Amino acid sequence: MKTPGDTGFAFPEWAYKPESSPGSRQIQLWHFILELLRKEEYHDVIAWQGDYGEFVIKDPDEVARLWGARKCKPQMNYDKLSRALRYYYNKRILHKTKGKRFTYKFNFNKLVLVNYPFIDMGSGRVPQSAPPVPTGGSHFRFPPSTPSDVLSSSEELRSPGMFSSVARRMARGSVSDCSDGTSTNSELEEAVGADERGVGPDRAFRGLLPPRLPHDSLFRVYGGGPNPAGLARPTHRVHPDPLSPFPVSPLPGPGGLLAPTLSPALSMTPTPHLPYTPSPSLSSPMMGSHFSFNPEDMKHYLQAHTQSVYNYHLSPRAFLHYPNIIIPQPHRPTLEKPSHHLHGPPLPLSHSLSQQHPGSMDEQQHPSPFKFKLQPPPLGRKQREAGSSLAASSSSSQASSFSGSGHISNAGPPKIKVEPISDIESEEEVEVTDISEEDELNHNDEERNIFTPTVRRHHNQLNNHHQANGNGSSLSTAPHSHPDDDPDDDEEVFKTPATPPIGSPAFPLLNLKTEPGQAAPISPGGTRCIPLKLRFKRRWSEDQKMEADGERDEAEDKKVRAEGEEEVEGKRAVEVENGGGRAGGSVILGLMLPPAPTQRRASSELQRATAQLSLENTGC
DNA sequence: AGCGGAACTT
DNA sequence: AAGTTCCGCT
Repeated sequence: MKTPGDTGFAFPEWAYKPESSPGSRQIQLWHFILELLRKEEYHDVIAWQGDYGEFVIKDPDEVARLWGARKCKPQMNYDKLSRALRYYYNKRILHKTKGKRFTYKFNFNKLVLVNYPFIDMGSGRVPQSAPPVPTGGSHFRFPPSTPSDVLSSSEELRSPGMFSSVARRMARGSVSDCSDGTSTNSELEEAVGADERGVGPDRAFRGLLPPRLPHDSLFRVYGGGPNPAGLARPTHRVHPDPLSPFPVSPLPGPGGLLAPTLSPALSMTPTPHLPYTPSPSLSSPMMGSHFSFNPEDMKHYLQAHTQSVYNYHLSPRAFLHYPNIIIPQPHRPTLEKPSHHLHGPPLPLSHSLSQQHPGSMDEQQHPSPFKFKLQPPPLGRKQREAGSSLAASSSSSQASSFSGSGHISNAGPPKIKVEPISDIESEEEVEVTDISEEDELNHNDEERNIFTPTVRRHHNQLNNHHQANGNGSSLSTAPHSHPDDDPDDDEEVFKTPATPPIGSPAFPLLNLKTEPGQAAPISPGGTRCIPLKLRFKRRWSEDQKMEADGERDEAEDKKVRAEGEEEVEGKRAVEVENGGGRAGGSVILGLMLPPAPTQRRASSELQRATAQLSLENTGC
């Protein structure tokens, strides 16, 4: 009966804490949604449902009303709100859960992975619906002013009683007046009231994670050593309070110092950390939404998502950046317990995380290495010429007209709806719900090239149909595609690992779509064993390029990727060029993965890591 | 319902 | 940049 959602799913608190630019405290819709989601009072209006990050809007009108109230847009309605929500698709913040009305899903996966690659996901437990656990939320606020901490602490959560009907009422109906000067706050905000940072926000996750988890195994991070960086963990960490499985984030709070290190694991790193500078300096354009994750939480989350990741074919690329991380191996034959790996990270690497972007002038001291930025919004492709009114018939025609404008001078693919989709992240993207994923993963090269806007679009639609009707066979040539009509592939996939690795460890994660030939073969023989290193290397080089590339114009993000390389390397390079870094995922990566100042070192580390992995894989 | 283009607003 | 508003299409 109780779905995770009902029970009060823990939400990623980090998700709430976007730093808002110093003066602007405009709440963002997704943020707002999260707010509602986390409050019990609104469970009848909107609530988590089922899958990770999946939620259902039970009362669209009400949600719209609330949103309108918050934004002082009385005219708001679900139609409009949903439009806004749809804009998130491309940004990958959300995606629609097909087949389920009013149901959407947050994409936490990649974010987590990207941000917490160092987390050990080796252990097997995989709590399904638990989203990442938040933490830190109020702890780390951006100094300047983060009034927007919407609901910072979950007082009500902690003491349900508090939020009695009165409060609730107050919260809900009363405020809609934007007119009054008084109402600066949203309903929610008022309702929630003050947050006291002093309190552990973590409590917010009521019962989310059963204390039963063997912390050390699950959450163990590399390097038990003391963390000079400031990630001093409270001792109690070891034995979490039953009530709050997630100890307060160690992140230094008020001072505004975020531990520069990513995690304790990284703590060993000798690298001098830059003190977090709360400053406004951070307010670069990228500052849009940064979050910080609590490693522990993330770990948990990752645990939960291991499967997911597996299924989604998340690109291991992210891991490359963090050689010291342990990649989950779904089916490791007989090696010791997975957790062991954690212990002896033979790799004394200084994690790449500590490294900064060399080239860029961006303030290297991002508040936290964990921050990530959501992807940039889609581009507006407005190329609608002036008055022609072909609207009805011309979906295609417009495409053609579009041609010249792109920077893609050479390519000259006529219309290109460049969606951020295909970048690195996208691959891992949750969105994969459909065939498209398979296409990308399996067919790669060619598919990409032809992924023109139009195609894409149709593709999607077809997919929808596929899901809706249960037949998409025409499109999906993919061998794997199951004709089943399950609307929610995500889940589907989730439950059923696409390719049960037989004795071979080859982590699915390592299936780089890059190499068609290799990835595909899941032969029992273990074809993939060898390629592993190779893959890593390739990835690595790619990454390096990417990094070297530094930040370049973001404008390019929308470019169509791949001009048609056959060569893997070449292709990779292209990807780097195009997607790397700019579009959504890339951006994240860029932020998260500081280029190695010491690439050389990194390289060797990588090698070692690779070697290790390979060894582990030797089972093949 | 849901999607997404386009113009417009903050 | 992140919606908001409007709207045609499926």
